[in-house]
Amino acid sequence: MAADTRDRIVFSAMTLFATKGFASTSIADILAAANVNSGSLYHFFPGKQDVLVAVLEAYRDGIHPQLLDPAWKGVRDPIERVFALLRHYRRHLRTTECTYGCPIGSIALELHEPDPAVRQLLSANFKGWIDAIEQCLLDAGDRLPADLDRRALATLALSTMEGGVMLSRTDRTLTGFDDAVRMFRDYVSRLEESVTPPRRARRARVARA
Amino acid sequence: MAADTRDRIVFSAMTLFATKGFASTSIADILAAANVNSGSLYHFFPGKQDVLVAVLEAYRDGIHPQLLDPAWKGVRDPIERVFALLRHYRRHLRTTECTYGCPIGSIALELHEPDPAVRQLLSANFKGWIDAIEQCLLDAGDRLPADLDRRALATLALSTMEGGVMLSRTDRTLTGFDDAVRMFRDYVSRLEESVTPPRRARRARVARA
DNA sequence: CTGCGAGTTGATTGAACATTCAACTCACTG
DNA sequence: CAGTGAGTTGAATGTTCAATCAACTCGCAG
Repeated sequence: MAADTRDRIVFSAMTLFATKGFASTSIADILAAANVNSGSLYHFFPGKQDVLVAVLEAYRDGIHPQLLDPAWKGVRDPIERVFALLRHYRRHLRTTECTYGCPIGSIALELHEPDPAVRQLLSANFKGWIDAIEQCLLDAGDRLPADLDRRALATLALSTMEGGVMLSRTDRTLTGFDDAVRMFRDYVSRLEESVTPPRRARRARVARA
Repeated sequence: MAADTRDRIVFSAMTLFATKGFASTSIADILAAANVNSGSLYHFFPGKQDVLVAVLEAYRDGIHPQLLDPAWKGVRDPIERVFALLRHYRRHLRTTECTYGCPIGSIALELHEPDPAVRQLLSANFKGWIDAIEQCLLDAGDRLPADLDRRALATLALSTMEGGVMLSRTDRTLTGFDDAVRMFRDYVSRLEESVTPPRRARRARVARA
């Protein structure tokens, strides 16, 4: 029962924080969702903040099984994996009517003076994401220019996603997300083409009006 | 005194919401900052939410005098204006130790179930930003490919900024923002070069490792 | 079978907070 | 100068919420 209770708390908090945000989620909400009494929660966690820490640790440690493996199912091409991941977020937006986007991003902007532990974990989560995409871009080898800063490109991928999610959640339309991703894809295509001189078009051009 | 009091409330709330977020700013905070009593605030605003509405209206109506005019001071070139605006946000990050980024973005991600008036105003604020950048890109005329979707590129500019701000605020470092913007700039350079066949390099290349 | 303690229960506490309100000020009008 | 009402005052109200705590359960070690 012990580990089970703790897990239920973390899982419920994960869902609630993603849905309602951290501040707007009350301990009572978590208790109800996890079917737990307040004393049990405070047996495992000194306070609400520490629940958040556990949630962020779970995201950080679960990036492969929870995020990347599903997003990359059946996709082997390293560059396609970048866009498969973006498609994964698009699916989330679509199935939640543009309500639920990136839980880490929401929390990152919601907390204005986060305590160090929380900030570091947010940082670690972003780092994990960027690391994974950077690895894809490194795996793409000479399909991309040799002198390309692949970590910076991975950072732009994250920005594209987070910015697109922000826009789409606000407009309740996918167009903001789609526009941003389409242009990012055009950029990557151009990078690819710049290394393979354009014999014919290597891939259907996507980003034009 | 009447309009003055209202303005002081809106101005104080604007600062506080940007600094501490909406939920974490109490009415008492606003009252203290504006030097006003609660009754006065509730004389002008039915509730806290309506203060937020007034703040978002102020941002929307102030985009030119408050944001674009300062950012574009001395910059006439339409494409350079895009990057001048991004530099403006960078300056904000730098002067606040990567604490204060884009107030609209913070609020947009903080509120998970915003009431319609608030959501529409957030949308209008993003739209104003994208409109302004789209106009720059239209003003760039044939320096960019004729078939380029300039609104989509403006959307990517916004995403780059918002995503970069999110990263930099989290890491308390400018590198995330800088990396994202540097790659975006490389993309725009390549778009320019694709229309002017590369006689020599038109502008010093920037984005390589 | 005893005793320990990890885990659980849920009522209680106290603080923070948005909002209300009745009384007050005072510039302006008729 | 009496009357009106927009604007102001700040104490009071009621609610929400994180956190506490003393009492309880129960598996297990000795």
